[in-house]
Amino acid sequence: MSNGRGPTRIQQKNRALILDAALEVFSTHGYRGATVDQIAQEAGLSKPNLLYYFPSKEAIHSALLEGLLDTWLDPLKSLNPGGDPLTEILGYVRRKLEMSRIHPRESRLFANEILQGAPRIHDALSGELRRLVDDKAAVIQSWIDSGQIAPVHPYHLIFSIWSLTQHYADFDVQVRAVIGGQDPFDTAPEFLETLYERLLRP
Amino acid sequence: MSNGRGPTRIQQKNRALILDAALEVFSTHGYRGATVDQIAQEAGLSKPNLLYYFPSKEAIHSALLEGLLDTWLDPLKSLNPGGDPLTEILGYVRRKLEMSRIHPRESRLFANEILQGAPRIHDALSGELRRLVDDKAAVIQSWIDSGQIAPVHPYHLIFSIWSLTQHYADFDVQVRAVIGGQDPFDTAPEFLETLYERLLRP
DNA sequence: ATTGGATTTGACCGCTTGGTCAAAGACACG
DNA sequence: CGTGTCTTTGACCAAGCGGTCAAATCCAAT
Repeated sequence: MSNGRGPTRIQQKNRALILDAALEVFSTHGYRGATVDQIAQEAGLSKPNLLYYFPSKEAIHSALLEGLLDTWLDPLKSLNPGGDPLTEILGYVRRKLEMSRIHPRESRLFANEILQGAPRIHDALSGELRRLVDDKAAVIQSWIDSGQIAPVHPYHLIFSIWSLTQHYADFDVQVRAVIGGQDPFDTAPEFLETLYERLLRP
Repeated sequence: MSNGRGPTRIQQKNRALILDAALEVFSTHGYRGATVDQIAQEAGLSKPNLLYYFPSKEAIHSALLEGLLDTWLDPLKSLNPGGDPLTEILGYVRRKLEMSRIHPRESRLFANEILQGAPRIHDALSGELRRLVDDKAAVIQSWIDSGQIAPVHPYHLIFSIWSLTQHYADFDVQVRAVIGGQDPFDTAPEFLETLYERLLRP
């Protein structure tokens, strides 16, 4: 399986197939609720074949989480300290909401993980994530200090953005059960824009 | 076990013990991740003994969800159409946040359920819950029409309250990992009050 | 066409899980 | 105290689980 010349064409295809299937299954059933058989079937492979590419169920899950953390944090990273404060924050909200719309499975995977105490990514939370948030919270505080946006608790502001945007992915079933057939993503952007404009306009 | 004179003293005690243990275990591991043995141990009973009081794992879970739905919806029910709009909504936010602080396990139980597609409570969502929300959204809309609060999408307003308050229970680990030792519930009430005041003040 | 490595699979294993059952023990009440 | 009911439990079972393995098959390069 491993040679000095990098992964085969088949290896690349099957690994991608497995990760996509695993994302589907893990995000809808949680780690414990997902079975290797389910993932294999979803990927169109036999179970031993799947375990030929990943040594264990745990390994698939880890690979998923690792690959996703960066993607998930990217929108926050690109919040530009030199830009116009309100534009920057509204842009972050928009990007984050778009992530919920396009990548709901990724959102639910993280939600599952954190709900259950984040046993596998706790280090990343109190390490990488915390440093990033500290950094951006300082930027927001500086915008407040210079009177460019209204005063708010910077950390809670960031939490609120995570919460409000991911809600539309994680609680999709509930949202749709309540509003009926209409697509929540049609009206959510305007609502969130209004909310953060009114909250932050100095 | 069942007689015509209602439950025994022992039955009452053990059923309560089991439901509390089950809430603890289900909320931290999800339905599939929880084992009957875990619940039994947490309750201080043997597994067969536990299954003497509830016929199956499923039955325990159902009993929990059933008993909780009302508790969970109560704060919204008591939103008074005759009261002062801003006071009513801020009161709802405060009550909901307090629920997250005092009953995080209940919040996580629901979150787990909805994350996985709400297989066991979908009827309640599109039935009881939907009617309640329709009702309260109409109240909010009337407040908007009469100019008592600023115009916002009533359904998204309600979603935002659920999202922002439950976030502090469901994502507790993440929140604490980011802000360190400080208790998020110390600063959250003020943040949320500010947010909804600025959003809704006409 | 042959060969050596990459890929796939059916059969299997040990463990955990939800659930059962018969028998023993605790309890209430005459 | 005795008796019938409620409660508790050790032993057990079948199904599902993650994972293994040897053998079969495929594939690319010579």
